[in-house]
Amino acid sequence: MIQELKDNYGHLFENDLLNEINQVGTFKEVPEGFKMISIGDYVKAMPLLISGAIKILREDNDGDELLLYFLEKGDTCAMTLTCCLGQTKSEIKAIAETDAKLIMIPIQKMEEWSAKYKSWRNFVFESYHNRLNEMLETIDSIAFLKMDERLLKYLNEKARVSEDGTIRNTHQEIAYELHTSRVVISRLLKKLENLGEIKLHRNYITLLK
Amino acid sequence: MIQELKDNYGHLFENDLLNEINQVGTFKEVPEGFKMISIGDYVKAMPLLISGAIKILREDNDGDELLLYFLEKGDTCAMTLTCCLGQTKSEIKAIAETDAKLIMIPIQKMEEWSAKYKSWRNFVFESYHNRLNEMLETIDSIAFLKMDERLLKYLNEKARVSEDGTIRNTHQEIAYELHTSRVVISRLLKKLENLGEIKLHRNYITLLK
DNA sequence: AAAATAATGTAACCCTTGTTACACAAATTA
DNA sequence: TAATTTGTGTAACAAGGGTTACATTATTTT
Repeated sequence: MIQELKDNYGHLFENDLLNEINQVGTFKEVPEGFKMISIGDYVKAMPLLISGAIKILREDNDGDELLLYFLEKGDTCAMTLTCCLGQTKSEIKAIAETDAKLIMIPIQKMEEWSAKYKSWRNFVFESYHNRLNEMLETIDSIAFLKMDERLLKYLNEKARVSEDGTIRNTHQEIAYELHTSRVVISRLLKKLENLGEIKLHRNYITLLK
Repeated sequence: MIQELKDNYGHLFENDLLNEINQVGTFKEVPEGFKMISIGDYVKAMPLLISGAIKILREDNDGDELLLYFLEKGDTCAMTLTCCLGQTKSEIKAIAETDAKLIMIPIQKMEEWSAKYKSWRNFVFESYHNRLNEMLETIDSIAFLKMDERLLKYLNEKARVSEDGTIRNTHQEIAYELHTSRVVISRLLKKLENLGEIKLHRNYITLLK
């Protein structure tokens, strides 16, 4: 494990901290689609992402959902951070977008390291900063963009975090994550295809530009 | 100043920290409507809110805006926190919703206090947590609610932070903050009035329920 | 191979929201 | 007080996106 830890976090943390992480952290692999956190869960460990991508979703009372953002390697979950510290329930849902590798840190260490390591504090603060900015991006999309623009942006993000640049989702799945209906997505996808932006296939989509 | 500091932050911070804040912080009063931060600004001090309310807005490239949330007494601005630490530009706009009193902390102290005071770290973490949750609330509203529901929620928040419980805004101003048009707001306000939820006047609105 | 299931394409329709236009009333200024 | 500006009410229409319904094609199961 130490090697993957060094590769991804070596430039962020001093050696003492890396060694501590190596000692108390547990390595974990999750398959694509694995549900890592549900709304209402109490979180008892903090993940450091080594590889893969995790999608973070919001859900309303009717079960309608909305994609907020993706976590990628080098990221951690700011929501988890606060949940751990405050002992509050999770407000979001986390699902592995691809197969992913992570190091899980027991929450007791967080307070200790925050006092001890400047690099840890900076990491936590920067993590919050990134997450807040991603939330702003999400707000920009739903507040200021029309559905076709949102869709194109969504497809680009999906392609970025996927292994091979293709989007392996059905129209229905896309509709759920954008909180709209399958018919609307099919309609707009066809429009984007006619514009030469994408190529549609059964179960997957490729970007052309 | 020490009294107002104690009243609002005494239960959060230990005495040593309160004394330090008292020494290095500068007291500031701003009138309603005062523009405290614009998008792109570099922020050089962190505010601790003593009284009044600050509204935090997002703006897109066309100058369209959207109300994100209000800061009230006991709050600080998480965005500012990260801007200070990371030396990055502000992503949001902050305007005094009411007359407000604040204590401004020079940013150099933040790193120092984060190492020194557990209560400061907790305050900062909790502040991030609150802001993330408020962003989620905002996302819920724009993603899952219809405009009439958003409007009613907006009116309730406005009334909460105002001195006397009335909403002193024109329909045009409300339209800007919800990122819609004046005609839509007038239409929905009239509907809410007919439902007995509110009473309309020129330049202000009162809630009935 | 036949039947069932899953994914997509598309038409027709409706509702919410956005737009344009204009009337009228209240407040401010000349 | 007359003229102008500001705020509100409302009608008529347009556009985006949500809904229902059904056809077609690909894939999986029997």
